[in-house]
Amino acid sequence: MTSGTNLLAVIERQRSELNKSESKVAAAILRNPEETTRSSIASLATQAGVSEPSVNRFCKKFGASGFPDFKLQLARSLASGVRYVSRAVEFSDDINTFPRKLFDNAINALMTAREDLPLAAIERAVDHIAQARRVFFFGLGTSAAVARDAEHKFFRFNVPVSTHEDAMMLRMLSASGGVGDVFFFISHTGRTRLLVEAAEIAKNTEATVVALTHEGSPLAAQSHCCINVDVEEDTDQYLPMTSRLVQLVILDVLAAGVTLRRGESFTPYLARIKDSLKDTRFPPS
Amino acid sequence: MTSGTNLLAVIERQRSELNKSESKVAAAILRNPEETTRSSIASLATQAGVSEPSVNRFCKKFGASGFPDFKLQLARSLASGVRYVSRAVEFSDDINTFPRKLFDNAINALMTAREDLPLAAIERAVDHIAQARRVFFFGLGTSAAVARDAEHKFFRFNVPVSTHEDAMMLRMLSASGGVGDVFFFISHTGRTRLLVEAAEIAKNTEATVVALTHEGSPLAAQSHCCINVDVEEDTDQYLPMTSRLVQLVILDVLAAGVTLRRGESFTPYLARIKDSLKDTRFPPS
DNA sequence: GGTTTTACGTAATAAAACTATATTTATCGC
DNA sequence: GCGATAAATATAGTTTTATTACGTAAAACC
Repeated sequence: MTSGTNLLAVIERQRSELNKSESKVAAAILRNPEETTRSSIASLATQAGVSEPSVNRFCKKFGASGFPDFKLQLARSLASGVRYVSRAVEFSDDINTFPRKLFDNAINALMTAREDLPLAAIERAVDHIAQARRVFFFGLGTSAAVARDAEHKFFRFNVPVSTHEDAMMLRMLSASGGVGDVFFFISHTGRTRLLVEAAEIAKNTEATVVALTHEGSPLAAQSHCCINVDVEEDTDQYLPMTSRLVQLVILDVLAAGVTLRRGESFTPYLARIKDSLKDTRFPPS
Repeated sequence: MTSGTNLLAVIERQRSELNKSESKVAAAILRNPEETTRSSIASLATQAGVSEPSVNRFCKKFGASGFPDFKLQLARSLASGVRYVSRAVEFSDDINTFPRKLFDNAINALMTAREDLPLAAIERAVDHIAQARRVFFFGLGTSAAVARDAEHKFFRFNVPVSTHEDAMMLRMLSASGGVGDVFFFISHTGRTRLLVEAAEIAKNTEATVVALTHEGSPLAAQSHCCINVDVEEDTDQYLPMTSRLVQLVILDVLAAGVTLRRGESFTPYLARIKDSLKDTRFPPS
C-alpha cells in the first residue's frame, strides 16, 4: 500500500537537493497541492515557469510512472488526511492549525490500529464476556473514563457490570472472583501497580482476567486474554489522547461482538432499553 | 468538497438504481477499485463491456467533471481507507468484517468533523475555560464518561474542575453559579431534559454556560457558547459510538487550546503532574 | 402499434501527455 | 579564458487518452 509514505512529505524533504527547474516545480506543487491534483501538466508547467517535459521528469523522479500517476499519488497523500509532518502541537500553533493536528493524530491512530487488529484476542474476549456471570471493568486515570464508557455499553447485555476506581475495592473485588466472573483491566501502559496487583489477585481465583493494554506489559502477563493496543502516544504531549480513542473503539467492537453472539432475537431487548430514554428527552422539533 | 463523502460508498449505495450499462461500469469498478485508478477510460470500458462514453457519463453522474477527475476522487476515497459502505454492523457479519466496519465508522466520523470544525466557538470556549474560577463538566449516560475524561484533562490547568451525574446535584450546582464559573454541558442529542433544565438554571446565574452538543438543540439554546458537533449517529445501531469520539477529540482540542493560552512557561507544571505518577508504575523493562 | 423518451454506441474532435530531438546552460580540461 | 563535453531544459511532433456530437436502438408511454 502507498499509504505508508506521504508524497507531499517526501517532496518537502528532498526540496533542497533539487536542481533549478525541479525546485520550481516542487514550489508550485507545494504552493497548492490540492489544485495540482486537478490541473493538467501544461498548466502546472506554466505555474512553475518550466516546460512540460520538466514536469514529467519531476514526476518520474518521485517514483510515478508519469504525470497522471503522480497526481493520483498526490491525491492519495492529501486524502490520507495527515497533512502536517510534525504532528505534535507547538506553542507557535494557532486556532487554524492545532485543532486539525489533533484530529489528524486521532484519525491516524485509529487507522494504524485498524490495520493490525488482534482479532483472535477480540474473539476470545467476546466469548468470555458473552458467557460471563459478572463483568468488572477496571481502569485508573484516563482509563477510568474508558471503563465507565464500557459500563454504559455492556450493562445492556443482561450481565451485571460494574466499574470501580477505589484501589481497595479493586483488590477486594478481584479477590472475590469466581467461575464465570470476568475482570476486564484497561491500561495504556500496562504498568500501573494498583491495576497489575489487582489483576494478579484476580488471576489467582477461578475468574477470567482480560486486559486491554500494551503488548508484553506486566498487566498483559497477568491476563488470560490480552487485547494488545500499541498506540504510540506522543510522549512530549502531556495529555494522553489517542490511546483511549483506540481503546474505546475496541470496546465498541467487543460490544458489537457480544450483540452478534446474542443473535437477532436480542434486538427487541436493546430497543426496549433505548426506548426507555424517550420520556427523558425533549421531542424533536 | 469531496472529502466528506466516500465515492466508493456512494457508488455501492446507488448500485440498485443504476441502468444496465451503468451498473456494468459500477461492477467493474467495485471489482477492483485500486486498478481502476490506474487504468484508462478505454480499458475500463472494455473491462465493463461498455463503450467509452458510457463510462464518461457514469463519471459525470457521480459528480466528477470527467474520467480523470473521477479517478482522482476514487483514489482519494481509497486512501481515506473507509471501504465498507453499508456501515451498520449486520448479523451476518463475522469477526473479519464487523471490527473493521466499526473502525471505519469512527474514522469517518472524525474525518467528517475535521472538515467542519467550529473554530470560532472553540476559541471562545477556550477563553472561558482559561479564565474560569471553577469548571463543571456535566453529562449523562455515555456523555458522563466523556465528562469524566474531560475532568481528567482539565484539572491540570490549575482550575477546580468537577463532574457530577446526580440529577439533584446538577440542579443545585447550576444554581450556585457565579461570575467566573463555567458550566460545560455535554450531550449528543441536546434534548436530555435533566441537562437542559440544569443549563437553564445555570444560565440564569452570572455563570457562563458552554455546550458541546447538536446545533439548534434545546441545550444549545440555553448556552452562551455552543460548540456544534453534528455527527450523524446511525440510529439503527443501539449503542451510541461515533459521537462521543468526536466529543472527546474536541475536548482534547480545548485542552490544547488552554495549554497554548497558558504559554510555554506552563510546561514544567504539566511535567510535574505527569512525573507524580512515576512511582505508581512498574519501571519499563 | 405508433410515438416519444431514454439509453447506448460510433466516429470525429479535442485535449493531454509523452518522446525524440534540438538548444541552451553549466562544467571541466587545457 | 576558450573550447569541448556533459547536463539540463525546451521545442515540436507523435501518441495516447478523453470528450463531444450525433445517430441508432431499445424501452416506456400513450
